[in-house]
Amino acid sequence: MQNRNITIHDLAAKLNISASTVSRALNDYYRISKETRELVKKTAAEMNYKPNKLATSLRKGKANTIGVIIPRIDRHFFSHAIAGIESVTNPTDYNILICQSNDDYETEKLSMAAFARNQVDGIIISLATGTQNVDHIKSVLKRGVPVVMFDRVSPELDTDNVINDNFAGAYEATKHLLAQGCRNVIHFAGPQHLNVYRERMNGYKKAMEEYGMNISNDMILINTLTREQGFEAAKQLWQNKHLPDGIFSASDFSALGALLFLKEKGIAVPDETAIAGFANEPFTELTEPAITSLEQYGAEIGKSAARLLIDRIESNQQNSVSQTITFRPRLIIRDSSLKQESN
Amino acid sequence: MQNRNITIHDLAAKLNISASTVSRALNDYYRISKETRELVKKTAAEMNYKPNKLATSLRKGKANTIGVIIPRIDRHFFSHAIAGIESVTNPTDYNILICQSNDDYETEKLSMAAFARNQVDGIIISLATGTQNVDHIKSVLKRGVPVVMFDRVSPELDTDNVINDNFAGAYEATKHLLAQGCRNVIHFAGPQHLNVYRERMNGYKKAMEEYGMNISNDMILINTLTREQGFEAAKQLWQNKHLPDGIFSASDFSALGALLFLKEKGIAVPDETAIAGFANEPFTELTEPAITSLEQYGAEIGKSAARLLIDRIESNQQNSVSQTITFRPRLIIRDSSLKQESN
DNA sequence: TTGTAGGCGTTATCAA
DNA sequence: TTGATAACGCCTACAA
Repeated sequence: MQNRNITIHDLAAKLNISASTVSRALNDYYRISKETRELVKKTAAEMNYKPNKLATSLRKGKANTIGVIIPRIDRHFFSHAIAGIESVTNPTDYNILICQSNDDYETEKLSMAAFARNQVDGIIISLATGTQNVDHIKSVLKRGVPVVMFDRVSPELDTDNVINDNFAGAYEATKHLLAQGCRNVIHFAGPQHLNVYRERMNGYKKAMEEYGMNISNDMILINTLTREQGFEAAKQLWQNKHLPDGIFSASDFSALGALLFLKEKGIAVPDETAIAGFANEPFTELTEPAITSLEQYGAEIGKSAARLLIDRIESNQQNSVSQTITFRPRLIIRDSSLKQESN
Repeated sequence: MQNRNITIHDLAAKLNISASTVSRALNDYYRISKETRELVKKTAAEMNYKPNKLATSLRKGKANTIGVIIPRIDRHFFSHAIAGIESVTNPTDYNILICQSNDDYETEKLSMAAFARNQVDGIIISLATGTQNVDHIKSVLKRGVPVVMFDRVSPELDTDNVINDNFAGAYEATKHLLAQGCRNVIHFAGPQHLNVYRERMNGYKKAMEEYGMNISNDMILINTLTREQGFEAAKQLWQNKHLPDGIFSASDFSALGALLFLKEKGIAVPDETAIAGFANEPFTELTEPAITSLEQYGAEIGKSAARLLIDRIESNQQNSVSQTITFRPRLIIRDSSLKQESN
């Protein structure tokens, strides 16, 4: 119940030395006698002294804090990205402040404002679906705070980026469906203001073109890729008697929705309709059939983003050229797309 | 690239008034002329002023920050608890600092230390599996920092708690298996130093006793309840020709492992062996058969914990009696335990 | 090697 | 209603 915390002044008083000596001893300042240093450290431990980071940060003009904004914490990719970021920051004395935008633009802006108040030294962000305007990020950059974006980035911004090669992943998945013999492959696409969904669509188109397939307008269905929308989209296709023999979904959730609809209707997956999703959510391995998907290596991406940001913060090279690191997703082929007698 | 932030002194200089007036205007201090207040606010907005929370916190001796430690962010229950906490704190001006312990004791201690440095006003925690000693929490309490524990709590500590009625949940699930006709129900139990697993075991025992079942030692298997361990446990039972007609697992993950083993061996679930898990992980709904489980209402629990903590922080009643709020989990019956002709 | 003094940006107290 | 001043806890010139 003792409420006031121990400060360096308390230590100084106790030891009859000055507070600055205490500070120097605790921080291993290079010119201080070994005895004082050890005595101070010992006393600090005894008195259960805890440095006040607010004071240190205020004094140094550096909070040693990194702000992280992700759309949703309960996504396989993002939770692993967080783990990757932590694995880099834990051994340092950077703290991370994690905010979920819940894919909402206003929430994202509020979090940025909170970061500003908290004097974060840098920001790692993956944009909300709802974000179509990036002025809030521009303004942070203008104030000299480094920003690293990952996965959902913006071409408008000159930041370091760590991304997935969504084009390559989508291309590979679609080619796989075509190689399995699918001839009428439909694409469930996400909001096109997000780079990730644009690129997945482009990868799909490229693969289709390589196989000489025409893509009519009704072969690309754009929505927000929830399970419910996947279900509804499949239902629509079925009602219009336009059921494809392959679906490449830009999300595992809408792939799941479609799978559930097809199973309900007794349509054989993959033999009548093959399915592939994106993100390798844990459930994709467990459905029957298991869903073919693309693993995105969230932990690696998080690590790279954190390293880039810390470099940027510590080198102060705010003018140096910004870089983009790209990881290639790995296609994980499962039964939802693997036809029995395909060769 | 302009690096120094705008301060109230900059505003004061610009407006030819004192910094204290600026401060008062921005904080809606009750005795200040309407004109100055509005002028100051307008100018602050124009100059893109952002209050420095570090300075405010230092001066006020209150950081308006809540530290949250959870075992793992990628668990259904915990990610929802986080969402619940955020839903309470977002409308306030409390920030939350989230740390994962990864179920590791040392990591948990390091996070507590980081919280102390950051002068958090209170802590919400659910213990790591690896935590068997709670001195680090006692020491925080002794320093007068309020702590609210949820789900995995400690009887050694006099804190506000928000918990699941694990006993009732386990009791209900086991009774359900028994009502389905199971007579030899085995329990996959977790580490017994954690309250949640002790209580789940007790609920299981109570139900078994009510049905007049004997519980021999080999009917309770204690491990850390991973998918792999569930698989191995089922395998062992099978190899020992001791395959039960019901498994109540204290975790969905080990329930999943067992299910996968049984399916691999062609053992009918639920008809030969019925299964129930705990936590209602998203995948439980998607396996075939879907796994019966218990929903724990993480969001509600997170909300309650956050409310309790904020009350505690703001009322300063550090001596008042501590309270425990208990939520009752809901049994969600799915095909893994629902026998065809059970009535 | 150590001490003194000043300031990081705010807010609270006292005085005007 | 506003201004001057001091202080939150720490760090760092500068001085000794």
